Amino acid sequence: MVLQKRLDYGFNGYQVPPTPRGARSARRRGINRRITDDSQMCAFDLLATLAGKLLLEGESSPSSTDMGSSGKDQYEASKSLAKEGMLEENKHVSNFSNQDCSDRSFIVSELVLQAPSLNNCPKELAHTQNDACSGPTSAITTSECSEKVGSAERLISDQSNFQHGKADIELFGCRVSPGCKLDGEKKRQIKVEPNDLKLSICARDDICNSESPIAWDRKPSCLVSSDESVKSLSRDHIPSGSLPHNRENVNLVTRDDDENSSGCTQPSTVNNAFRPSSHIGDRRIRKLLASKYWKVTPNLKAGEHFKTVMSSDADMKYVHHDGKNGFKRQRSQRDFPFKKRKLYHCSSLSNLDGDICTDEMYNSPGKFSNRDACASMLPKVTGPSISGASEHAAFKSKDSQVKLKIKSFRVPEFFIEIPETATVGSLKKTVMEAVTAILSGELRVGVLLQGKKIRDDNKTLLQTGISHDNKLDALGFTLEPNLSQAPPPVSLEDHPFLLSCDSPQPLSRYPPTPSTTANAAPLRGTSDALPDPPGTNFSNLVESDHDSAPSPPEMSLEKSTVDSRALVAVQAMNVEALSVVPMRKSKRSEAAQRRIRRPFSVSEVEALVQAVEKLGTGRWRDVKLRAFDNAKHRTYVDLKDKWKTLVHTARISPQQRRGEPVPQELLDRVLTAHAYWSQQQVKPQFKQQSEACRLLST
DNA sequence: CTTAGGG
DNA sequence: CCCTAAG
Repeated sequence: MVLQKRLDYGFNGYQVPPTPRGARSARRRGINRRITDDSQMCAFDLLATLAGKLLLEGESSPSSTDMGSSGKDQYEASKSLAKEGMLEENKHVSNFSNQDCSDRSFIVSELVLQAPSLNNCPKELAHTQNDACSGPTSAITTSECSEKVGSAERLISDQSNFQHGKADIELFGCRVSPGCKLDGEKKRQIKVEPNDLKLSICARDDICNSESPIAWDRKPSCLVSSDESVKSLSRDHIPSGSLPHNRENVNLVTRDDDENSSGCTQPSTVNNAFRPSSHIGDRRIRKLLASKYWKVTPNLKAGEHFKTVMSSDADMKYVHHDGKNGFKRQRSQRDFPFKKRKLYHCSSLSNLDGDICTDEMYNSPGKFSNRDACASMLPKVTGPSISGASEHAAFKSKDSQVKLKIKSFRVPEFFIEIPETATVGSLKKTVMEAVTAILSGELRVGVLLQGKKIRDDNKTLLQTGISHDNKLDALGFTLEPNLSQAPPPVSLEDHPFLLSCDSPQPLSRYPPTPSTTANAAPLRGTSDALPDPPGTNFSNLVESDHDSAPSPPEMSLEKSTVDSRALVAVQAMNVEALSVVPMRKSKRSEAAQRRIRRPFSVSEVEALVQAVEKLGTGRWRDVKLRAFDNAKHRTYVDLKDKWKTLVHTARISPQQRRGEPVPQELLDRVLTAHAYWSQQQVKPQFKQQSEACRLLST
């Protein structure tokens, strides 16, 4: 009887299971080709724009004739920026002259970019990017930039205590921070971090001079630049005359290292220099977006050099597994976009300790997706918004009162992943949900002083040094999720910056470029290559993952249409919030959200049945490849589960069935096939025999 | 990573 | 659908 049954099946086309795993490896990964995170693109774009802006400012003598059209735009933007800055400066000229006396002219001495390529940014990025972030981003950047710069300058100017040359202010992503410990010289440093859009201005007090305000205004440059701009920037000397008021140094450096801002001057790390981070949470790292930000640092030398260096953040502490692991992970995730995502743990926060310039903002790796970035950044332009970065300024008034101004808080970084097919509305909704989730959680304020979190609430400002003139500028505030309910991250202590959430992101890193003058040339040379090293990542990032699943080949057009509808449905809502804590509290919101439910259509069921009839019930991966290779959202586990439910459905009475009715014919086939393969499984020993019989009968 | 099952 | 133990 049994034998007969088997034979029948054999004749009907059932095929004996091929060697279980033979040749599997070859086909393997069919599902794993995936790709990228577009999110990075945005960041890059942003950076590029920002950089371009800064450079423009720096280099921009109106005379420069060969500015590309894009260059012009930027130039214009920079002009406005400069204007703003000038105004601000003028207001506070007295302060500067009196106390700072330093050179007003800032020169972009070093520009390190982590962004894949500023060089080609305008065009190549445009191609690669599939999302529309670039536009908005740049716009935002511009305004933000100007705004920030202006603010920063103002703040600096306002600082009566500026003599120390330190100012640390953050505005919506712009931060003017006290000089990092560069050479121990006092400097004012401007850091531009694309991701966060932070600006820090470091000026050397020693060099300072007077009256003119910081001079971003003048150098037009396009970071975007290509070698050219870089080149021009990298000239060792810039005519002092060109720079108003002798502003000597302004270095743009990517924040390679969170730990040492000093790294700015000399990125020593190399590509492979990713430092293993202490965080273990990294394993979850998937998106790499690295934060690429630019940092402006003072020149080592007294201001004559104007060089631009591009590099990636070598020092970012985010651990990044080698590209392989990270990507692998990423890829797999992308394959199944809706796979549940786990929350990162706070512990994974990058440790920024030691960096004077650090602030919570640095923590955030640029791992957000571009879309988010765009979404979150827009608000900044228009006005204070939750999405903005935090900004604060501190002043000490004469009367021992410490006055602080907090313009806004930055919402902990979070990431959103949303299919390309999602509507803008859904994107908005998603962002809103994420923000709401974060804010709805209990938050507490954290106080950072020179990058260090002040934990003792009982200390007085005086005791903590907040009232000290030289420290006000290093004061920072953060919004932190209240950890009370969350499992205490072990490493919490080590990571002052809770806001930035955690996870070390895989950052694409570029070889740190030497910032010294001498290195400038080499730098340029490599600039072209820069985009690539991480390139792998980069290119990968470009790809978007949309899940829309093409209907299985077997499906008829009609069916496919139907399917497409179902498949394309709402894939959004997959928000990944990095800030762990908030997520926990906000329960449902985004992070580990369950994949959206996508009922199998009849055509899918048919395809599944057909595949199972052919391959059996123990080879789901093959079934997937065979019938659902194009349906990215259907994992082999899904198929297996569906089969399980189909079998169950087939066994119950039609009245008990729910959902889209499956043709009885299919259910019958399900039962038949299931019975057949079950037997195959139970009596493998007959397999050969049956096959032999089949052959013979044939 | 795949399977197989339980939840 | 998710999660996990086993391979």
